[in-house]
Amino acid sequence: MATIADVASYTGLSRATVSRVINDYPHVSKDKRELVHEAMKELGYFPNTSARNLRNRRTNLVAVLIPRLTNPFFTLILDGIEKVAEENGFQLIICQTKSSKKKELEFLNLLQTKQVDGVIFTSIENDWEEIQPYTAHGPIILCNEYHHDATVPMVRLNQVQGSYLGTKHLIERGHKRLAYCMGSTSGLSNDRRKGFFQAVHEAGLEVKSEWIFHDTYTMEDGVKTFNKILSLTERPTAIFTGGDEVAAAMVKEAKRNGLDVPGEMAILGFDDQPIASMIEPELTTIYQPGAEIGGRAMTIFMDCLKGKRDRISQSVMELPLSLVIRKST
Amino acid sequence: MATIADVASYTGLSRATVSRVINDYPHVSKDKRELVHEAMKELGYFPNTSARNLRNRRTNLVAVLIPRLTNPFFTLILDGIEKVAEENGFQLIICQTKSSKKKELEFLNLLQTKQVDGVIFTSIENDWEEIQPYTAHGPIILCNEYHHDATVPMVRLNQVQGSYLGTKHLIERGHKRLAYCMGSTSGLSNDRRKGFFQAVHEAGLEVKSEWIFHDTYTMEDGVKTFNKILSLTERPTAIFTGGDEVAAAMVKEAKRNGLDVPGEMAILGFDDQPIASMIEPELTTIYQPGAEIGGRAMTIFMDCLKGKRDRISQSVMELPLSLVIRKST
DNA sequence: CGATTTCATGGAATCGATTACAAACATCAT
DNA sequence: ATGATGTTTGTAATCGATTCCATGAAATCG
Repeated sequence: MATIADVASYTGLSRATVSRVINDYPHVSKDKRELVHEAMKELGYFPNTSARNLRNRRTNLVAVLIPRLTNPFFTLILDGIEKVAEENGFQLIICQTKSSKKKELEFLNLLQTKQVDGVIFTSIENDWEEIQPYTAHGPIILCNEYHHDATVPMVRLNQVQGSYLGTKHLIERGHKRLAYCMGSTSGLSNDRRKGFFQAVHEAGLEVKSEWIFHDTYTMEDGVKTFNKILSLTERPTAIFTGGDEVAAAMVKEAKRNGLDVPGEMAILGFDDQPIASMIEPELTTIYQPGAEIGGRAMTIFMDCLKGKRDRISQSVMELPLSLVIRKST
Repeated sequence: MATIADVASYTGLSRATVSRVINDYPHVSKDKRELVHEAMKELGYFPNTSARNLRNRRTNLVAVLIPRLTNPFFTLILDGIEKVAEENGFQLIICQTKSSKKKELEFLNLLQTKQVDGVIFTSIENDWEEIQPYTAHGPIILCNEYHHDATVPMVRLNQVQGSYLGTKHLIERGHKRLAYCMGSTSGLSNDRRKGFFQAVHEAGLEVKSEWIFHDTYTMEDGVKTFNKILSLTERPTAIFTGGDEVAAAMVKEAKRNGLDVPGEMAILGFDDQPIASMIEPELTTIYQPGAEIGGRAMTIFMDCLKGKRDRISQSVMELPLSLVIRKST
């Protein structure tokens, strides 16, 4: 491979001058500039990125932590991040955490070793105190996540408002007994729960503890949970789910059991994924602007890197969720 | 940030010795080794990746070219690649081409500048002759793609066999008039078409040119195409689609029009995405082992990098597709 | 015991760029 | 003519690691 030294000796100029041409700096005469360009083409020269990174102390790489690539909502976020990254000449390194605390910390190693300029979390597994020390090594942005004591910029969706909206909708449809399915016990889940109970209490309703279900993520979880609900003696008439996959699976299972949706059981989704409008009845769900939140996070990341923005003090940007009423409620 | 020189002077040793400890080389006495480890911890030292990359002429990074992140089939491939990459200490850089020839070539720049050790294509836009020169700079693997004259390893699915299987199934169900929807005019599409017509000709059937539809990718395309099919005077009774999204949208549109699926119209999907088993009736479709093909491609990539395998001569690994019979046919 | 091999360590070159500083020269106002 | 200013170019240091080679000490061997 040709190096900058080869180009220099080929043209009879110094490496410094060649470098100036490469980086399009001023103070290089027109003829030398052209000479260098020709030589680069002639020799098949391309600047070595590792060398540049070392010298410039920049890699133009961001690590994006994501639980699973096969989760459409997260790829939507990723898509939003990618768009802004591309506009800024940044590349993304995908880090699939599979929801493992250990893996999450391993990926932060990329930051310490300066393989990436910063990190965007689309979900956090560890406590903030575990993460905090890493903020010394570069910008860390939380996207779609919130930690009360995190000293970094966060872009989040107003989950409280979103679940409040959805729950209120169920109540307005006349439902008095609501089942609630949640995922993990993350900050995000807590917010949804808050919104749910806010609406419930406002309406003066009661939610029995056996109507609350934990760790429902996948379609299989949806089927299982739905059957648990069916077997309850005092059965809820509406279900608040943590995601469209779960909701879709429940709708299907309901039909398999001869239950009318929404007549005998109303089911509310979350995310507004493509599947929501493909199944029958179409899912009423809560739209989360995934691509937008990703884009915002990446924009903030760039501002931090450029020093336009403080990266080690807390800031929160909040986007609203909206209810999409279809046929399942 | 602490450097190796800091660790060296802190311990009173040379950089060479510290480096040996970092890389776990032999010929370092036990006490010095411990001394260095303590010093590293004490100083908060982490080896700089850019410096290592420069010196080692390796980045442990692969660029993965993918049309869209929001296409579930491709994220499945990505997931398979990621798994093997992780086992080998490699990271993935995502390159979303959005099916643009120009972007695709831009991403190949990562290879020339040695930002990545190699490239995996999950889809190719440019002609092979455009890509070929880049093979000089590192391993290039085609995953789920095939180019007749490509001089690199390819891992592909037997699309001819897959579409033959699906088409034969439709014929066995008694259908005589088959509509055929294809995507682009890539090698992959050609293969599917070949399998389709093979089955059709074997059965002595005829396919009118107005039963063939191009550029059907999305759900919207599905709806549009379905309506075109409905308006035909001599209407087909079965549809071979290029993907489950298209098929799902068609099933839905059929129901909206009061047509029974599969009674009045059989619809065959492709991919076996989660949505296939969520809609009603469930889609008969062709299962493509996405994760597996990704994993295989990455394994081959590693072999090329280790020199265990020739990277600039053609080799083809072909995996079979299988028919998943459900309710839409 | 002397010769040979192995171990432990350091010095210095190297990977391939960028950039501070200096020097040579041209331009221009006074 | 003098000094100030700006342009063009080169020299050499630097970024932070790895590794070849050399050296002395210790272990092994006949």
